[in-house]
Amino acid sequence: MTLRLLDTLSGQQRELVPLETGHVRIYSCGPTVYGPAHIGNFRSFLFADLLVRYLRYRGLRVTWVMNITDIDDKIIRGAAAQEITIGEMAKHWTDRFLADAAALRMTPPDVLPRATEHIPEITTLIASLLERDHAYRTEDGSIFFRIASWPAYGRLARLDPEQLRVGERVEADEYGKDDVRDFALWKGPKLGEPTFSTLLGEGRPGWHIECSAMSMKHLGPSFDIHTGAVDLIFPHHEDELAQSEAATGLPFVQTWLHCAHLQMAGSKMAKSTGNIERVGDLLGRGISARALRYVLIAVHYRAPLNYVDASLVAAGSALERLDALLAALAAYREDGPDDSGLADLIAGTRAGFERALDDDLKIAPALAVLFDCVREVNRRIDARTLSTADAEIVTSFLHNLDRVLGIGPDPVDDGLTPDMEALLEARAAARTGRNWSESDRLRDELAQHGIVVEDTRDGQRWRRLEEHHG
RNA sequence: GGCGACGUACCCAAGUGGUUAAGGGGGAGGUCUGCAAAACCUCUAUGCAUCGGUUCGAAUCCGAUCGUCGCCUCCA
Repeated sequence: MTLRLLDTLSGQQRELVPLETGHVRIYSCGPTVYGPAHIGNFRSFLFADLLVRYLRYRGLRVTWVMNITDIDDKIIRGAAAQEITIGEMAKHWTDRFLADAAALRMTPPDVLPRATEHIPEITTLIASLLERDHAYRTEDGSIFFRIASWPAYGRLARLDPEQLRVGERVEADEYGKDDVRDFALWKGPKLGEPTFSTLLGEGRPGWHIECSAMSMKHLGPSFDIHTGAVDLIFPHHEDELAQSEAATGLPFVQTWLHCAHLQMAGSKMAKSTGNIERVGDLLGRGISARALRYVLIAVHYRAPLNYVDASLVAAGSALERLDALLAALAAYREDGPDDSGLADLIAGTRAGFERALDDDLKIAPALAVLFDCVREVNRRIDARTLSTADAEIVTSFLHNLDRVLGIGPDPVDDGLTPDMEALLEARAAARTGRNWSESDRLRDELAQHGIVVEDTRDGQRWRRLEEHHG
């Protein structure tokens, strides 16, 4: 196991050595459930998914925690506007998020903690910050982190705290903060806002503190990997890092991973600008979820991903290439001897695939190796050098790689209706009788039902045609 | 203004000092096929934003210029 990852904090690639032998603990910043996540959000979740899948493929135990932020300003405002509770609003969009995630084959995280279910952990953490004088109360019952008490502040984002531009987006002091750069750990009660009665008094948690409290609750005070998109580096992760280490005195995270943004029409996809494409909308337009997943994971996580509609079509075609190979292997029958070169081909492909992903999850060379293997196997199918047993070996090898990628065809795809089975049988019979016009007619009819029929040396072969276009 | 990422073919995208610049998509031609489809074969960047420099050798290192994007307390 020699996975190397580029850590945001050190700026260096570092080898993953789990704090607990054989067990990798990962925390990913998840969605704030005030509306539907867009495909840019899912890029950051799916890059974490790829990491988790790869570690498990490599035989490591992984505990993956992804938070659900179910209380914040936007949820409160949105719920008020719709005259529902924040709980109802959060439930609705959490369900939607989980449905989209499942469609995109995101591995279900082991824990999906909610902020509102961790108020005791949050307040205990804040209390210890108060105790250590890293935090202070203001008159309205709010509690702020004192940046001046933490010299390392700004290291993650490589920002000089002195240089933060006051006035542009740093609000002038409305709560009586000691320093305008100090951030809220706890927000005092306000009319019309939900509050919790706690050992700190009335109020609700700030944004950053929930991730510190929930990650440490479920993974311990020090864990291996923390993921998110680059826009979370500052202030969210900077604040998390400061308050966590200030509270425990222990190193918080071994490796910070941040993915670049997905761009559309030349700029960052963001809910605030409306420059967005949602998973549900795309699937509703008939886009294949597999193709969308492929598009979202096929570019290295630290490179900007430029989303264009054409990339879905290209991804769909690439997937059909894989599907066609698997269908050919499933139908392949040859009594000859085993292919003497197959073991080397598989070993070389596996080695290349792992070498690429070990290097900071370089997905592009991994896919290149996979498609090289696809071409080579197709050659051997054409040349009939594989045995029937070889075909099964290749199939299970490809399925094994797909544990990492998650782009293979749906396993239970044999739901042929009796009508379709009858059409296939009729066509096979027509071909046996060399009745070409009838067999061509049946091929067209099957195509209209989304079933592609191909004639091969191994007989008539069929597979489903997925919709990849909008 | 500060910090950072990036610019490779028609599109997406690897490669970061040394054989013919991966892979996917698209396009052209061919083989196979009753016809198709799929598959396979051949072709599709003497050149990597531009200009200089270092070097025996540069897409890769250095400098400058042009352009794109992001962060600098809403953010995946």
